[in-house]
Amino acid sequence: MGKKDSKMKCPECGSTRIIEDPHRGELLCGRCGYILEMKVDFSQDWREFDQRLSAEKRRAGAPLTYTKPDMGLSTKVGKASEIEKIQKRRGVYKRIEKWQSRIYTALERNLKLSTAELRRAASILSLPKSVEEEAGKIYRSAASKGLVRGRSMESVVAGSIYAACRICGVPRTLEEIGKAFPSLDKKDIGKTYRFVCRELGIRILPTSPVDYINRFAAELKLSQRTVSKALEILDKATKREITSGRGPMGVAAATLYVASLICGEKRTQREVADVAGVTEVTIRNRYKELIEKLNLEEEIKKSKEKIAQ
DNA sequence: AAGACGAAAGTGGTTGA
DNA sequence: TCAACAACTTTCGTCTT
Repeated sequence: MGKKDSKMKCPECGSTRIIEDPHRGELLCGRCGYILEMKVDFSQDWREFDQRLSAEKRRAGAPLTYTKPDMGLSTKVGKASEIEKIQKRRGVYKRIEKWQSRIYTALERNLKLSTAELRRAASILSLPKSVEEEAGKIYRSAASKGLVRGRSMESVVAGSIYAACRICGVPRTLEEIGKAFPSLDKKDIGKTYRFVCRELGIRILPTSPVDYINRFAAELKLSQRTVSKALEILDKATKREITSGRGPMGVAAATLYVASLICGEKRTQREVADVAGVTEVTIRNRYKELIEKLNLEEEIKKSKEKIAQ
Protein backbone atom coordinates (compact mmCIF):
# COMPACT_ATOMS: atom_id res chain seq x y z
CA MET A 1 0.00 0.00 0.00
CA GLY A 2 1.35 3.42 -0.87
CA LYS A 3 0.15 6.96 -0.46
CA LYS A 4 -1.53 8.56 -3.41
CA ASP A 5 -1.31 12.16 -4.50
CA SER A 6 -2.92 14.54 -2.07
CA LYS A 7 -5.23 16.23 -4.52
CA MET A 8 -7.69 13.34 -4.39
CA LYS A 9 -10.56 13.52 -1.98
CA CYS A 10 -12.88 10.81 -0.74
CA PRO A 11 -16.42 11.61 -1.93
CA GLU A 12 -17.80 9.76 1.06
CA CYS A 13 -16.07 11.39 3.99
CA GLY A 14 -13.95 14.11 2.41
CA SER A 15 -10.68 12.70 3.68
CA THR A 16 -7.62 13.26 1.52
CA ARG A 17 -5.89 10.17 2.80
CA ILE A 18 -6.22 8.06 -0.30
CA ILE A 19 -4.28 4.83 -0.39
CA GLU A 20 -3.60 2.32 -3.09
CA ASP A 21 -3.94 -1.43 -2.83
CA PRO A 22 -1.75 -2.79 -5.61
CA HIS A 23 -2.96 -6.36 -5.23
CA ARG A 24 -6.53 -5.53 -5.98
CA GLY A 25 -5.80 -2.53 -8.12
CA GLU A 26 -8.07 -0.41 -6.01
CA LEU A 27 -7.82 3.14 -4.81
CA LEU A 28 -9.47 3.46 -1.46
CA CYS A 29 -10.05 5.99 1.26
CA GLY A 30 -7.71 5.52 4.21
CA ARG A 31 -10.32 6.77 6.59
CA CYS A 32 -13.59 5.13 5.70
CA GLY A 33 -12.54 2.46 3.23
CA TYR A 34 -14.62 3.84 0.38
CA ILE A 35 -13.40 2.53 -2.94
CA LEU A 36 -12.75 5.41 -5.31
CA GLU A 37 -11.74 3.47 -8.35
CA MET A 38 -10.54 0.19 -9.71
CA LYS A 39 -7.38 0.82 -11.62
CA VAL A 40 -6.51 -1.01 -14.75
CA ASP A 41 -3.22 -0.45 -16.49
CA PHE A 42 -3.86 0.50 -20.08
CA SER A 43 -0.29 1.26 -20.92
CA GLN A 44 1.80 -0.70 -23.36
CA ASP A 45 3.06 -3.89 -21.75
CA TRP A 46 6.29 -4.07 -23.69
CA ARG A 47 9.09 -1.68 -24.59
CA GLU A 48 10.64 -0.99 -27.94
CA PHE A 49 14.40 -0.78 -28.18
CA ASP A 50 14.94 -0.93 -31.90
CA GLN A 51 13.17 -1.36 -35.21
CA ARG A 52 13.33 -5.13 -35.22
CA LEU A 53 11.87 -5.57 -31.75
CA SER A 54 9.17 -3.05 -32.34
CA ALA A 55 8.04 -4.86 -35.43
CA GLU A 56 7.98 -8.15 -33.58
CA LYS A 57 6.18 -7.06 -30.49
CA ARG A 58 3.59 -4.80 -31.94
CA ARG A 59 0.19 -6.31 -32.21
CA ALA A 60 -2.24 -5.00 -34.72
CA GLY A 61 -5.89 -4.31 -34.48
CA ALA A 62 -8.35 -3.57 -31.75
CA PRO A 63 -8.05 -5.74 -28.63
CA LEU A 64 -10.24 -8.78 -28.32
CA THR A 65 -13.23 -8.23 -26.14
CA TYR A 66 -15.79 -10.54 -24.67
CA THR A 67 -18.20 -7.73 -24.24
CA LYS A 68 -19.13 -7.66 -27.87
CA PRO A 69 -21.10 -10.52 -29.34
CA ASP A 70 -18.42 -11.26 -31.93
CA MET A 71 -15.45 -10.26 -29.75
CA GLY A 72 -14.93 -7.45 -32.25
CA LEU A 73 -13.65 -9.95 -34.74
CA SER A 74 -16.18 -11.16 -37.24
CA THR A 75 -16.14 -10.47 -40.93
CA LYS A 76 -19.03 -10.79 -43.23
CA VAL A 77 -19.25 -12.40 -46.62
CA GLY A 78 -20.67 -9.92 -49.08
CA LYS A 79 -23.93 -10.58 -50.80
CA ALA A 80 -23.52 -12.53 -54.00
CA SER A 81 -25.47 -9.92 -55.91
CA GLU A 82 -22.95 -7.27 -54.93
CA ILE A 83 -19.98 -9.07 -56.30
CA GLU A 84 -20.51 -8.45 -59.97
CA LYS A 85 -16.99 -8.98 -61.16
CA ILE A 86 -16.98 -12.61 -60.29
CA GLN A 87 -20.21 -13.61 -61.85
CA LYS A 88 -18.88 -17.01 -62.67
CA ARG A 89 -18.51 -18.04 -59.10
CA ARG A 90 -21.84 -16.75 -58.08
CA GLY A 91 -23.09 -20.13 -56.91
CA VAL A 92 -20.14 -20.59 -54.59
CA TYR A 93 -20.71 -17.28 -52.91
CA LYS A 94 -24.38 -17.94 -52.51
CA ARG A 95 -23.53 -21.10 -50.60
CA ILE A 96 -20.96 -19.39 -48.40
CA GLU A 97 -23.37 -16.63 -47.64
CA LYS A 98 -26.01 -19.12 -46.63
CA TRP A 99 -23.65 -20.91 -44.26
CA GLN A 100 -22.52 -17.70 -42.72
CA SER A 101 -26.03 -16.66 -41.86
CA ARG A 102 -26.81 -20.12 -40.57
CA ILE A 103 -23.86 -20.11 -38.17
CA TYR A 104 -24.60 -16.58 -37.20
CA THR A 105 -28.19 -17.14 -36.27
CA ALA A 106 -27.73 -19.95 -33.78
CA LEU A 107 -25.13 -18.81 -31.29
CA GLU A 108 -24.61 -15.22 -32.25
CA ARG A 109 -28.17 -14.13 -31.90
CA ASN A 110 -28.15 -15.42 -28.35
CA LEU A 111 -24.88 -13.67 -27.65
CA LYS A 112 -26.22 -10.41 -28.98
CA LEU A 113 -29.02 -10.44 -26.48
CA SER A 114 -26.95 -11.71 -23.59
CA THR A 115 -24.20 -9.18 -24.15
CA ALA A 116 -26.71 -6.39 -23.89
CA GLU A 117 -28.01 -7.93 -20.69
CA LEU A 118 -24.51 -8.32 -19.32
CA ARG A 119 -23.69 -4.70 -19.99
CA ARG A 120 -26.85 -3.52 -18.35
CA ALA A 121 -26.23 -5.54 -15.21
CA ALA A 122 -22.55 -4.65 -15.07
CA SER A 123 -23.37 -0.98 -15.15
CA ILE A 124 -25.98 -1.31 -12.40
CA LEU A 125 -23.50 -3.19 -10.24
CA SER A 126 -20.72 -0.82 -11.32
CA LEU A 127 -18.41 -3.71 -12.02
CA PRO A 128 -14.90 -3.05 -13.28
CA LYS A 129 -14.33 -3.81 -16.92
CA SER A 130 -12.12 -6.77 -16.12
CA VAL A 131 -14.93 -8.53 -14.31
CA GLU A 132 -17.34 -7.81 -17.12
CA GLU A 133 -14.86 -9.31 -19.56
CA GLU A 134 -14.49 -12.41 -17.40
CA ALA A 135 -18.24 -12.79 -17.14
CA GLY A 136 -18.55 -12.46 -20.90
CA LYS A 137 -15.95 -15.16 -21.36
CA ILE A 138 -17.76 -17.52 -19.03
CA TYR A 139 -21.12 -16.89 -20.66
CA ARG A 140 -19.64 -17.51 -24.07
CA SER A 141 -18.27 -20.91 -23.08
CA ALA A 142 -21.53 -21.79 -21.41
CA ALA A 143 -23.55 -20.80 -24.44
CA SER A 144 -21.37 -22.66 -26.89
CA LYS A 145 -21.69 -25.78 -24.79
CA GLY A 146 -25.43 -25.47 -24.94
CA LEU A 147 -25.85 -24.90 -21.23
CA VAL A 148 -28.35 -22.12 -21.72
CA ARG A 149 -30.92 -24.51 -23.09
CA GLY A 150 -33.68 -25.03 -20.58
CA ARG A 151 -32.56 -22.09 -18.49
CA SER A 152 -33.33 -18.44 -18.85
CA MET A 153 -30.63 -16.45 -20.55
CA GLU A 154 -30.73 -13.95 -17.70
CA SER A 155 -30.02 -16.52 -15.04
CA VAL A 156 -26.96 -17.72 -16.93
CA VAL A 157 -25.74 -14.15 -17.34
CA ALA A 158 -26.29 -13.58 -13.63
CA GLY A 159 -24.46 -16.77 -12.76
CA SER A 160 -21.56 -15.81 -15.01
CA ILE A 161 -21.28 -12.45 -13.31
CA TYR A 162 -21.36 -14.03 -9.88
CA ALA A 163 -18.61 -16.45 -10.89
CA ALA A 164 -16.54 -13.72 -12.53
CA CYS A 165 -16.68 -11.57 -9.40
CA ARG A 166 -15.35 -14.41 -7.33
CA ILE A 167 -12.65 -15.33 -9.80
CA CYS A 168 -11.46 -11.73 -9.89
CA GLY A 169 -11.29 -11.60 -6.10
CA VAL A 170 -14.06 -9.04 -5.71
CA PRO A 171 -16.99 -11.19 -4.66
CA ARG A 172 -20.50 -9.82 -4.48
CA THR A 173 -23.26 -11.42 -2.49
CA LEU A 174 -26.07 -13.20 -4.26
CA GLU A 175 -28.41 -10.49 -3.01
CA GLU A 176 -26.41 -7.82 -4.74
CA ILE A 177 -26.41 -9.67 -8.02
CA GLY A 178 -30.09 -10.33 -7.55
CA LYS A 179 -30.79 -6.62 -7.38
CA ALA A 180 -29.59 -6.23 -10.93
CA PHE A 181 -31.93 -9.02 -12.03
CA PRO A 182 -35.32 -8.22 -10.54
CA SER A 183 -37.01 -10.94 -12.54
CA LEU A 184 -34.85 -13.69 -11.08
CA ASP A 185 -34.87 -15.09 -7.64
CA LYS A 186 -31.73 -15.55 -5.64
CA LYS A 187 -31.88 -19.31 -5.56
CA ASP A 188 -32.03 -19.68 -9.32
CA ILE A 189 -28.94 -17.57 -9.69
CA GLY A 190 -27.08 -19.74 -7.23
CA LYS A 191 -28.29 -22.89 -8.89
CA THR A 192 -27.31 -21.76 -12.35
CA TYR A 193 -23.99 -20.56 -11.04
CA ARG A 194 -23.15 -23.97 -9.59
CA PHE A 195 -24.37 -25.74 -12.68
CA VAL A 196 -22.33 -23.60 -15.04
CA CYS A 197 -19.20 -23.91 -12.92
CA ARG A 198 -19.54 -27.66 -12.72
CA GLU A 199 -20.12 -28.08 -16.43
CA LEU A 200 -17.29 -25.79 -17.42
CA GLY A 201 -14.92 -27.29 -14.86
CA ILE A 202 -14.33 -23.92 -13.24
CA ARG A 203 -12.82 -24.56 -9.86
CA ILE A 204 -14.93 -22.90 -7.24
CA LEU A 205 -12.62 -21.58 -4.63
CA PRO A 206 -14.46 -20.68 -1.46
CA THR A 207 -14.38 -16.97 -0.84
CA SER A 208 -12.50 -15.59 2.11
CA PRO A 209 -14.15 -13.27 4.63
CA VAL A 210 -11.27 -10.86 4.00
CA ASP A 211 -12.69 -10.13 0.58
CA TYR A 212 -15.86 -8.77 2.11
CA ILE A 213 -14.48 -6.76 5.02
CA ASN A 214 -13.53 -3.61 3.13
CA ARG A 215 -16.76 -3.36 1.20
CA PHE A 216 -19.03 -4.04 4.15
CA ALA A 217 -17.06 -1.63 6.32
CA ALA A 218 -17.38 1.10 3.74
CA GLU A 219 -21.13 0.62 3.61
CA LEU A 220 -21.32 0.77 7.37
CA LYS A 221 -19.13 3.86 7.35
CA LEU A 222 -16.66 2.37 9.77
CA SER A 223 -13.27 3.98 10.27
CA GLN A 224 -10.02 2.49 9.03
CA ARG A 225 -9.06 1.79 12.62
CA THR A 226 -12.06 -0.48 13.02
CA VAL A 227 -11.31 -2.20 9.75
CA SER A 228 -7.77 -2.91 10.90
CA LYS A 229 -9.13 -4.29 14.14
CA ALA A 230 -11.56 -6.49 12.23
CA LEU A 231 -8.78 -7.82 10.02
CA GLU A 232 -6.67 -8.52 13.07
CA ILE A 233 -9.46 -10.47 14.73
CA LEU A 234 -10.19 -12.32 11.54
CA ASP A 235 -6.57 -13.30 11.21
CA LYS A 236 -6.54 -14.81 14.68
CA ALA A 237 -9.83 -16.54 14.08
CA THR A 238 -8.59 -18.08 10.87
CA LYS A 239 -5.51 -19.45 12.58
CA ARG A 240 -7.64 -21.11 15.20
CA GLU A 241 -9.88 -22.64 12.60
CA ILE A 242 -12.99 -20.94 13.82
CA THR A 243 -13.77 -19.87 10.30
CA SER A 244 -13.56 -23.16 8.45
CA GLY A 245 -16.85 -24.52 7.32
CA ARG A 246 -18.56 -21.28 8.18
CA GLY A 247 -20.17 -18.96 5.69
CA PRO A 248 -17.62 -16.27 4.86
CA MET A 249 -20.21 -13.52 4.89
CA GLY A 250 -21.37 -14.43 8.36
CA VAL A 251 -17.80 -14.47 9.62
CA ALA A 252 -17.05 -11.11 8.02
CA ALA A 253 -20.20 -9.65 9.53
CA ALA A 254 -19.52 -10.92 13.05
CA THR A 255 -15.92 -9.78 12.88
CA LEU A 256 -16.96 -6.28 11.90
CA TYR A 257 -19.60 -6.25 14.61
CA VAL A 258 -17.07 -7.15 17.29
CA ALA A 259 -14.56 -4.65 15.94
CA SER A 260 -17.20 -1.94 16.00
CA LEU A 261 -17.87 -2.66 19.67
CA ILE A 262 -14.22 -2.64 20.62
CA CYS A 263 -13.44 0.54 18.74
CA GLY A 264 -16.41 2.39 20.12
CA GLU A 265 -18.15 2.75 16.78
CA LYS A 266 -21.00 0.49 17.60
CA ARG A 267 -23.33 -0.73 14.91
CA THR A 268 -26.38 -2.82 15.73
CA GLN A 269 -26.53 -6.45 14.72
CA ARG A 270 -29.38 -5.52 12.42
CA GLU A 271 -27.34 -2.94 10.54
CA VAL A 272 -24.41 -5.26 10.03
CA ALA A 273 -26.68 -8.14 9.12
CA ASP A 274 -28.43 -6.13 6.42
CA VAL A 275 -25.21 -5.04 4.78
CA ALA A 276 -23.73 -8.53 4.86
CA GLY A 277 -26.91 -10.26 3.73
CA VAL A 278 -27.09 -12.62 6.70
CA THR A 279 -29.41 -12.72 9.70
CA GLU A 280 -28.81 -11.43 13.18
CA VAL A 281 -28.89 -14.98 14.47
CA THR A 282 -25.90 -15.93 12.35
CA ILE A 283 -23.99 -12.92 13.58
CA ARG A 284 -24.80 -13.89 17.15
CA ASN A 285 -23.56 -17.43 16.65
CA ARG A 286 -20.29 -16.34 15.06
CA TYR A 287 -19.94 -13.58 17.60
CA LYS A 288 -20.26 -16.01 20.46
CA GLU A 289 -17.61 -18.27 19.02
CA LEU A 290 -15.25 -15.40 18.45
CA ILE A 291 -15.57 -14.12 21.98
CA GLU A 292 -15.21 -17.52 23.56
CA LYS A 293 -12.20 -18.67 21.62
CA LEU A 294 -10.31 -15.42 21.38
CA ASN A 295 -11.05 -14.11 24.88
CA LEU A 296 -12.35 -10.84 23.63
CA GLU A 297 -14.66 -10.23 26.55
CA GLU A 298 -12.24 -8.08 28.50
CA GLU A 299 -11.46 -5.97 25.50
CA ILE A 300 -15.13 -5.25 24.94
CA LYS A 301 -15.67 -4.46 28.60
CA LYS A 302 -12.77 -2.04 28.57
CA SER A 303 -14.13 -0.12 25.64
CA LYS A 304 -17.55 -0.01 27.26
CA GLU A 305 -16.08 1.58 30.36
CA LYS A 306 -14.26 4.07 28.23
CA ILE A 307 -17.46 5.09 26.54
CA ALA A 308 -19.25 5.41 29.87
CA GLN A 309 -16.77 8.02 30.98
C1' DA B 1 -39.03 0.83 23.09
C1' DA B 2 -35.16 -0.87 20.77
C1' DG B 3 -31.64 -4.05 20.80
C1' DA B 4 -29.70 -8.42 22.15
C1' DC B 5 -30.29 -13.21 23.22
C1' DG B 6 -31.42 -18.03 22.42
C1' DA B 7 -34.64 -22.01 21.51
C1' DA B 8 -37.11 -24.52 18.05
C1' DA B 9 -38.52 -25.72 13.65
C1' DG B 10 -37.79 -25.29 8.64
C1' DT B 11 -34.88 -24.80 4.16
C1' DG B 12 -31.59 -26.09 0.62
C1' DG B 13 -27.22 -28.11 -0.36
C1' DT B 14 -23.61 -31.67 0.38
C1' DT B 15 -22.08 -36.25 1.25
C1' DG B 16 -21.74 -41.03 1.44
C1' DA B 17 -23.95 -45.54 1.17
C1' DT C 1 -31.53 -42.14 -5.20
C1' DC C 2 -32.15 -41.56 -0.43
C1' DA C 3 -31.13 -40.40 4.31
C1' DA C 4 -28.12 -38.08 7.50
C1' DC C 5 -25.94 -33.85 8.36
C1' DA C 6 -24.14 -29.03 8.96
C1' DA C 7 -24.94 -24.26 8.18
C1' DC C 8 -28.17 -20.89 7.90
C1' DT C 9 -32.89 -18.78 8.19
C1' DT C 10 -37.39 -17.65 10.22
C1' DT C 11 -40.08 -16.91 13.99
C1' DC C 12 -41.00 -15.85 18.49
C1' DG C 13 -40.73 -15.21 23.51
C1' DT C 14 -37.69 -13.21 27.02
C1' DC C 15 -34.17 -10.41 28.98
C1' DT C 16 -31.27 -5.98 29.02
C1' DT C 17 -30.20 -1.25 28.32
